[in-house]
Amino acid sequence: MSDVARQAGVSRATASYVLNRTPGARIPEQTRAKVLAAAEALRYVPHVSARSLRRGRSDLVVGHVDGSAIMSDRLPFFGLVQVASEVRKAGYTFLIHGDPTVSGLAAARAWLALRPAAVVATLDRFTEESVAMLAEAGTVPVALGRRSSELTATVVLDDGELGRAAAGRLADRGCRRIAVLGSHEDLAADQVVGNRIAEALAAARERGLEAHHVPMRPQVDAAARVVDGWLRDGLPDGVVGPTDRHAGLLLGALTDAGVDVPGRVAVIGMDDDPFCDLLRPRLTSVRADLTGGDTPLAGVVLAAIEGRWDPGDAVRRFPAHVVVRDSA
Amino acid sequence: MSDVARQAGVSRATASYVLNRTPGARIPEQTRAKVLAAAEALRYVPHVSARSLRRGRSDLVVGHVDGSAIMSDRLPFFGLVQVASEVRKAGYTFLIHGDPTVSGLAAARAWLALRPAAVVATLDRFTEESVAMLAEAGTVPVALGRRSSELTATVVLDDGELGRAAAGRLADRGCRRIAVLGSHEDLAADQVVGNRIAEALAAARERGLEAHHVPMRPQVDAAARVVDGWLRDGLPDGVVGPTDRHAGLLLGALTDAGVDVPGRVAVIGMDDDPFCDLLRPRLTSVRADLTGGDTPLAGVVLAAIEGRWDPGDAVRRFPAHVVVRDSA
DNA sequence: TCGTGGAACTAGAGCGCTCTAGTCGCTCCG
DNA sequence: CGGAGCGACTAGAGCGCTCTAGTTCCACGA
Repeated sequence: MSDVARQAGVSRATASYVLNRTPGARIPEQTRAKVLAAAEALRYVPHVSARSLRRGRSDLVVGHVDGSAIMSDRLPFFGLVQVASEVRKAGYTFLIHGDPTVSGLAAARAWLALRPAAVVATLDRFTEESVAMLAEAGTVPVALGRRSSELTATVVLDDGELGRAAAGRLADRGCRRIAVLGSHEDLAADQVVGNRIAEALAAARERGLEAHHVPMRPQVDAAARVVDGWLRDGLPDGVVGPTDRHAGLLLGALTDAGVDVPGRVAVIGMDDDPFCDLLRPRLTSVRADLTGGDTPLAGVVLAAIEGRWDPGDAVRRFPAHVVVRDSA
Repeated sequence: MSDVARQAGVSRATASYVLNRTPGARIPEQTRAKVLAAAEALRYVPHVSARSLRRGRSDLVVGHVDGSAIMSDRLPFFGLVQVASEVRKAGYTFLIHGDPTVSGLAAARAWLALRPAAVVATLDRFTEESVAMLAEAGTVPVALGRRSSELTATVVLDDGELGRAAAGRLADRGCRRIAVLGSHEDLAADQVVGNRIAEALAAARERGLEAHHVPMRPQVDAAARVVDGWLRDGLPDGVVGPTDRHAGLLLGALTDAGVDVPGRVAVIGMDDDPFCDLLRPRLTSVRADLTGGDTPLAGVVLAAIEGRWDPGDAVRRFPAHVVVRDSA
């Protein structure tokens, strides 16, 4: 920037004002043009590290994601690329901090080395101590969790609503005996899938249906074993899969066993995965309505950085929407 | 770090040597321990911007990816999270630069603001000029492309092999008239899918089969239209889908039309997507064998940064592997 | 004529770190 | 006893930028 200033015949400060369009600095058009011409001629590229050093904080947004990330490409409005793109439009740069082993204070220290504007991570990576440490450094924490937290701004991915809608659809069709698939671990672990299972069971029972949790991992042979058991002990007339994969696997096993779907058993999945249209019968599914312009996650991050985070926004209960196809 | 040095009773230089384990600096155990204790007590967090400023370059690796990214979560060995994780183990931080509109010199300038160690982008984002500009700044460019390039280190994703293997499988089964699905645009655009289509056609013809390209977009109604046409004009006895979605859609349409698969028509897809097991008949597919320890992409990036890039590594032709199920 | 006020600009410090070019003190050889 | 050699350490500069606290200059009113 010194070179640019020299070539333009102004001070470094003036060059900085022009190149950053600093609000409040009144620079006549002529001077501005001189600086910009010099910058172009010299192919000036700013040095963000120097700026961050001076300012005391960077324009980085750290996303702490691991393999099992909630922020997958499959969830378009929470996908990494989407978030990165939204955040960039606001002048920030999104980076992936991928160490799955650290959390709490250790994670906070790793993040703070970058003096980022904000950090996005699942709620379990934050502790009271680490949030305090981040606050001291001026870094805004944003959590992703199943429930809101006093600790920090949290985007609540409460998709129990999907489970309720799935059970509701089966009830509307006249089902009386409902099976809700999913492994015991999922149900216990208080994760997204567990939430779906629990809410599907609760909603079915509220409607007066008989509803059971049927353990099944989303693996090929598991579905056949479940159907074998049912053929001995009696079939349910409705099946809820906490993901389309669960539902699709079971649908395949029922087809193999010659059970009529949806005539004898109705099957419904969740997420409205694109493969639902490939199955025969086509798989009915429930999707969360995530539309609404901005990426919710990116929007929350930017709001939190700019201090306009409204705690009321924390619980983001996505409206569920049944996509009716053939299977239920 | 000044505080740490003061508390440990040493100079800032010594503290730096200890905290960075600078090779070549001989620090007695006692001094080392004093510094580390002080750092711990003061909860010292390094400031990477300051380090980058001093060093003249950062430890960042920029990944320029957009929505249609080749680096999707679906390709585990090229997924963002995987690459970020591998790269982190080597001490670098991966960040997503998501502006899809820039390329060439404009992109290079945007990347260079971060003074990154390396940049990963699709080959078309680099030009001779931009590569020179990056080189001048000491940033290593790594490209992803369909073919290798003299311009820069390139990871070649040549999956035409998948197309050849798919056609080969149908030939082995005794098919004589083969249809290769996929849109005209794909075939013309010299992209991954186009490569698969072209190579499938070529391989089939080399084996003496009659092979046609049948335009079909990967959309629900498109498959039904293709099958309708075939029912009038005659069915092929083998169908290659350049992705499992193409194949799965067609499989569904054939089932709807009452055509026996694989008895009357064999169908094969590519990628071995997890949904292949959900379809009935189960979809036979071809997968690229991407195994082999390290993330190939991350490995190439690290090799390029450390100057041990071997041009011979550029062409990475993945061995294709047919996963036989029911449909072919 | 001399303020006065505002627009346009600048000097210089300093953000936290790394690294060069030393200094200091000790041992050991001639 | 002088000094070479070495291990252990340090002073200080400077990376590129931003921002505070100015200075300079000019128009205009008293």
